[in-house]
Amino acid sequence: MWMSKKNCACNMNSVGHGITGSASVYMRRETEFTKKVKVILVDDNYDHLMGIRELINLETNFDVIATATNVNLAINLIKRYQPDIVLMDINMPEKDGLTAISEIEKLETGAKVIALTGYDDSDLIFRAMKIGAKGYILKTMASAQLIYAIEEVMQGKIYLPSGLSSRFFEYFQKTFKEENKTANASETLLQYLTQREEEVLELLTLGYNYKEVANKLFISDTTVKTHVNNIFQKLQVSDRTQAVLYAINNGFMNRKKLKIAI
Amino acid sequence: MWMSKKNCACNMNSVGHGITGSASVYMRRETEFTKKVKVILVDDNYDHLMGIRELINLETNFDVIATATNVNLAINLIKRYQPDIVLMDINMPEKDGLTAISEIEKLETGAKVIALTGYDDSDLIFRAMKIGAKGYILKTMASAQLIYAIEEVMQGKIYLPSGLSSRFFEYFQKTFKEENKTANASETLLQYLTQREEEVLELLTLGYNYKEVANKLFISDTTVKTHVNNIFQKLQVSDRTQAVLYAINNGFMNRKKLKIAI
DNA sequence: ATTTTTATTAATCTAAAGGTTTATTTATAA
DNA sequence: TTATAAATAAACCTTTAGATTAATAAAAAT
Repeated sequence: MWMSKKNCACNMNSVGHGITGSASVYMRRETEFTKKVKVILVDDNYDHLMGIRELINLETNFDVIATATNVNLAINLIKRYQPDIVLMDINMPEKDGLTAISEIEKLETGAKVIALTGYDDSDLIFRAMKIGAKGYILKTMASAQLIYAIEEVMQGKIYLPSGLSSRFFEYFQKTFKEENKTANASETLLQYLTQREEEVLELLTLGYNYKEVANKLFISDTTVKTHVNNIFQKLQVSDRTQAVLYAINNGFMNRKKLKIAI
Repeated sequence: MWMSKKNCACNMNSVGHGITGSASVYMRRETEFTKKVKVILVDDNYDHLMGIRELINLETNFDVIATATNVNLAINLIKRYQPDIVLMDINMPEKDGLTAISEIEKLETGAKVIALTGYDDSDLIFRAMKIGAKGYILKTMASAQLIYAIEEVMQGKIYLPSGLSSRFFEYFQKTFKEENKTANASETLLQYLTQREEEVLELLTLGYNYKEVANKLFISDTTVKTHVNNIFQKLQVSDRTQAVLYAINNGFMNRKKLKIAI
C-alpha cells in the first residue's frame, strides 16, 4: 500500500506541495479553434495597467479585452463583456478591492477574479479567498507566475502560491481555534438539555415565540414555558434572548447540523 | 496521477502552486547531530500500523516511538512521550478521528497531527484542517509522499496535496458564500437604524433586557421600548429575539467592530 | 422665517413572557 | 418493585415585553 521510497526524484516535486498539480502550461493547445481567454485588468495605476496588458498579450491564447482604473468602470465592463478572468488590483483607494471582488462575485457572470496586490498580509489573503477570489498573486512575483495562475484558474482551480498558501492556512487555523474551543468544548451547558428541550431551543433560535413553538411541537404553550424555564436554569440565563444567544455562541446550531450529517 | 507530466523536475512544480514550495527532501541533513523526529502512529488496524512503522523507520531521521490502536491510549502516549508528529488514522470506529485530533490539540503539547485516511471527502478535509491538523494525506498515496509530508510539517508548514487542496478551497468558498451574501449585502435593513437605535440593538444583542439597556443609556425604560418598537418596524420583526437574530445574521456586530477598526 | 420631518424622549395599556408549584404519564434504572 | 428522569399540562401570579399615542427639540426643506 505504501510504495517504498527511493523512486522519488521527479516524483517528490510533483508529489504534493500544491494546490494545482498538473503543469498545464505544457499542455496548452493553440492549434484547435480555442477561443482566446478574455481578460479584464483593473488597477488604479495606468502605467502598471499597460505593463500587465503588454505582458498578457504576449500570450497568444489570452486577450486583454478591456482595462479599468476604477471599480465602477470595471463592474460595467464586466457586465458588458463577460470576461473569463478579472485581474483585480486590491490596493485601490476609493472603493476597496475586496468590496469590488464581492460585487463582481454577486454579478454571477462567471468571471473568475484573481487578486493582484503588493501585500502578502494574512488577513487580506484570507478575506480575498473568503469572498470568492480564485487566485491571489503578488506584484513582486515573476510574470511567468501570473500567466501560470491564469491558466490554472481557467481550469477551474484555485491558485495560491506556496508562501501565501501557508499564510492562509495559519490564519485559517488561528481563526477557528477559538471557535473550536467553545464549539467543541465538552464543558458547554447545552449538553445537559434533554431532547425535547433541544427541540424547543432550536425553534427559539429560529425566532419563534412560545405559541408558535407549541403549535410546531403539538404541545400546549404552558408546556413550552415549562421546558423554557428548565432551559433557563440549565443554561443559567434569565430570558429567551439570552438563551438563544447562548445557543448561538456555543455552536448549538452547528452541533445540530452535525447530528443530522453524521 | 499528478506526478505525471514527464518533465516535471523542478520547473513548474517549484513555481508555486503550493502549500510548500521548497523541496526539502533534497536538503535533508543527516550529518549534524539532529535529534530524530519522534513519531506516534494511531490506527485501529494493527497490520497497517506495523506497515507504516516499517516504512517510517526506514528513514534514518525519523523514529516511531509508539503506536496505538485506539484514541485513549494514543492520548496517554502523547502526554507521556511528547512526540513531534502524530499520524492519525481518522477512520477509527469508537471515538472518531476528528474528535481525537481536537483532543490532542487541546493538550497543547506541540505535537503536530497529520490526518491519514481513505476518504478524500471535502467536508472531512475541511473539518480536519479547521480543528488544527497540520496535514492530510490519503492512504492510497505513495509512501514517499507520507515522508515528504512529515518533513514539511516538521518545518512548520501545512501539507495538503494538490487535489485535496483544491477540494478544500472549493468547500471553503462554498461555506462562506452565503455568509458573504448577507454580511456584505448593502441591502440590509440595519442601515435604516438611527444612532440611538443602533446603541439599543447592540445592547440587546449582548443579552441585556430593557431595564438594563435603560440604565446603561441613562434613559427611561419606556424610551427604550419606543426605540425597540421602531427597530422592530425597520427590521420587520416582531420581537426582541428576532431583532437580535436579524442583527447577528446580518453581521451587525462585525459591522460594529469594523467601525472601530477602520 | 416658517413649516415639515426626524430623532429622542416618555406614559399608558394590553399581551406575552417568566417564576413557582403541583400533578399525571411513561420509560428506564436500580 | 421502587426510584428516577423525562415529557406533558394546569393554575397562579409577577414581571417584562410590545403596541399605541404623544410631547419635545433639533435638523431639513420650503
